[in-house]
Amino acid sequence: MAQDVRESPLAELGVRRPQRADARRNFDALLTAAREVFSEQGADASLEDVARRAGVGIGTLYRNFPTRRDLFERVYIGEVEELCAAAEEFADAEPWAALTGWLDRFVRYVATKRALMEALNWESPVIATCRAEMFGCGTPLLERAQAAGVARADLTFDDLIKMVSGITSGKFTDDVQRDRVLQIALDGVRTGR
Amino acid sequence: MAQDVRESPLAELGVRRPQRADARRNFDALLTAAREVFSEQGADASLEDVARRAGVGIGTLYRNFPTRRDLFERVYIGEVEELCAAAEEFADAEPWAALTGWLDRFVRYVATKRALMEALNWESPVIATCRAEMFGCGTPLLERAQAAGVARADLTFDDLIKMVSGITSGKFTDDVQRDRVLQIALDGVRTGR
DNA sequence: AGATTAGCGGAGGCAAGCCTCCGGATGCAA
DNA sequence: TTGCATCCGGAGGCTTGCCTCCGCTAATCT
Repeated sequence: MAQDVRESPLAELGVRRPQRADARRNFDALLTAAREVFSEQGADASLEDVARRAGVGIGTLYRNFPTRRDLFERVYIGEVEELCAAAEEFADAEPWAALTGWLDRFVRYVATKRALMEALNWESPVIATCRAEMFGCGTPLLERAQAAGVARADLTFDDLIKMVSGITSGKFTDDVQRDRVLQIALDGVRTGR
Repeated sequence: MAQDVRESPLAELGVRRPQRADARRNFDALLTAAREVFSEQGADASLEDVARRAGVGIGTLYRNFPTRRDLFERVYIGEVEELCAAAEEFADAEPWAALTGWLDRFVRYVATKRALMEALNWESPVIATCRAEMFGCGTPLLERAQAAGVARADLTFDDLIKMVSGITSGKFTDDVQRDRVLQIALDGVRTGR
């Protein structure tokens, strides 16, 4: 079969965007509001809060996202899409710089949404696909660093992700401390110097 | 003033144990139940669940621990006491082995109670004292390692705790992966080799 | 043994969030 | 412009957990 222009598999997943203009506006407002509310208050924030912040009735929220999980998933998909886009920027930097640069993005985009990822016990096809996608765009960065001999070989991408997201999920007194700690942990990953 | 036999400052804190035998039994049962329930279901588990598991009426729970916070604090104090006791076991081992050995205990005792620590925003005098106590018993282990030249000098005990507790708070596929990742991060801490 | 009183425990009022339902509004196509 | 399919939104019923209150029980003292 001919190879046509392929969208990210992520686009297929999740709740579909509605047809009518006003409905689309509300849909997007809900998504934005949900992102904010969840990252501020955690995954068990009130859905009425989300609707309120979106300037929309609670009924509208439930019509678009019948379950809390649907909303989670859609927000999560958005995060992953952004993260994957970021990976391309580092396609041709120095191997080590590329890896750490992307991890930095990873920290910014994912750390605050940790609660979200945890709430979704990663069984669902949506989460599985998202993880696969993220791994797909991040793994090459690690492999390139390993091939160049600047990252230790006995480390999977999964290990690395868990290390970084674990560390950054903690509360630090300031970003300086967080970066210092992260830096030290990454020193354990680096080889050659 | 004469120096009398000094108890740990932790003993002074928190809700006092009641007088009558049956009351003490209930008090202890509640504490045990709370420990279990919180570590299973997180910090916002139902207090009625706790009372139920302790085999005690909800009224009894509230008499002993007027607020949810009181219960948290008392449980937390217990954890820290155990952890401090563990530190003494490593008083005269090799510096690096002592440090990592204690951190291993730290992982076991604290990682699952993470939710608890987060729920208590560390302003309260109880938490402050507990942290101080824990730092007091852990810091010497790090300093000894630094003095022996096996741990990098530009690292505070606070950094270390946050790194370790962050990493271990994540979900790993198994303990093997968790220990591998932790090991690598600690390689970043180690010097001299 | 009897009195005293600390302690027990659950019924029930309250608050908050979840989700449904349906009368009314409105974008869109003809 | 008109008609209708789509969409809006919040009132309200339901569940769940919080916490108080008070009549009863039984441990402890003398």
